[in-house]
Amino acid sequence: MFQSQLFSKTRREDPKGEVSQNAKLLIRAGFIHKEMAGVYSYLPLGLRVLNKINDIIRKEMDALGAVELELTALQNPLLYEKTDRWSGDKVDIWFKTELQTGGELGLGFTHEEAITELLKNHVSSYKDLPRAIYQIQTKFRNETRAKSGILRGREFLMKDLYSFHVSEEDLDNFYDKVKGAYERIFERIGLGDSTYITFASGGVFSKYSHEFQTLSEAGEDLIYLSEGKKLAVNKEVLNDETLSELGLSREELSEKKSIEVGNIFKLGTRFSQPLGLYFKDEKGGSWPVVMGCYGLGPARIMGVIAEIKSDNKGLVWPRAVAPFDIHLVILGKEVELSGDREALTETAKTALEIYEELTASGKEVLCDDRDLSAGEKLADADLLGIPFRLVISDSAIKKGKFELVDRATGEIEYLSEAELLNKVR
RNA sequence: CGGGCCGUGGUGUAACGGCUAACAUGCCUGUUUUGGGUACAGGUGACUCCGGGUUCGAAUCCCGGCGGCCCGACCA
Repeated sequence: MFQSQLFSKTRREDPKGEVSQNAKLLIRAGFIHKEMAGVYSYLPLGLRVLNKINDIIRKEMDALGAVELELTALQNPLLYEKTDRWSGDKVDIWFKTELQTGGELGLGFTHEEAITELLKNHVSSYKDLPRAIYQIQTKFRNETRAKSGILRGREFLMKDLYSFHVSEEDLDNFYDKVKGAYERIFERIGLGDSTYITFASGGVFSKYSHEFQTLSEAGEDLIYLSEGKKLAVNKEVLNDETLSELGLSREELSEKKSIEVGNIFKLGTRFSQPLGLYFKDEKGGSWPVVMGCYGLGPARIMGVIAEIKSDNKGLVWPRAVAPFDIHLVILGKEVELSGDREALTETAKTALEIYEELTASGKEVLCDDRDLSAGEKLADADLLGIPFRLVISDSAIKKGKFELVDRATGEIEYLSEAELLNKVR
């Protein structure tokens, strides 16, 4: 893609009032636009990052044998009355709206009810189980205080996976598989080093749930981390009983601020029972389906990356989620790329050729073809944070070399065309 | 929801109760420059968040809204 196609412009100054790093950088670089507090639009660059994250999540979900669907955002109050989650006393984050013809609707903050109700049409026998179903969809939560850029919004993207089983054993088994899938997801995304499985409060059905917490000063949670065991305990369940059950001692734990990027939860029959999702066993007995739910926040993950993988010049995207692989920056006058190719300057011609070759080899390249000064283009490249910057300039061409700069390390390599193509392939 | 700070051209800021609301940046024209936001000249752009009030006079003071950020509470 050519940068002249992008409508988003970078900003020189931090947006007014914003303190959080993710809001400052993502807005300055033109990845997101704040519509209202806690409500953000994703511009082309930001959307590409989000889609990269979603693709990684999808691959791991599919590997679990899960299938994707998309449920509705509008929710039927009757279902939530059955599970006692419609009343404002029980759930205070509802966005509720109404029909012109009378009657209320809710904007989904989660989808246990909807998917459980749906499955009643498709599950009636032990032969129909187990099932794993997920979606990546917008959730609405009427937070009393949206904060920290895209880390805590009122409208945000969420991946929610639900699993359905004949027994607790089968749920436990699947639950552990999801745990592994989540670890691989954070590894692939580039947050593996700083993300920890954390014991958190469980609910009626199980003693603990598991959170995936990424260490960050921008986080809202306090966890107690054992680096050696790669394990943490959320402050909410930190007590002697928990520690002895997990075989941890207070001495080995250090207190850290972190942000919850994922949460997996055993639901048991909390939803299947009140909503009536039952299956028949081999002997004709009727039992409520045993369920689990597994959440992941792609938008929040993007925000966390912006928080912890950035420097004073701008964003620094991990390769797997970067909006592009290579930022091809053309320096020098006459960078016009359109028109008769034979009439182009040598720099422009070279740039176009290498762009085409890289693109043909499967690389995603953002080509800065804008007619701006060198300093401006380089500063923008730093701000956007694409992993590799390939500089094409008159002086470099005279030397017969391409300059490749690693955004994260600042390391510079001078390569011939053959070396360059070989390297990125 | 309690508390604090704040609301001025597209963006970031300034302005004692008193001149035509200033500066930077952006944008437009021209010349210039082309490896770190180049320089110069000219130009464009604001009912100072909304509604009331005080005053001869309000961006400025007072009241009420609305909105933003932060701290706390909350977070299926």
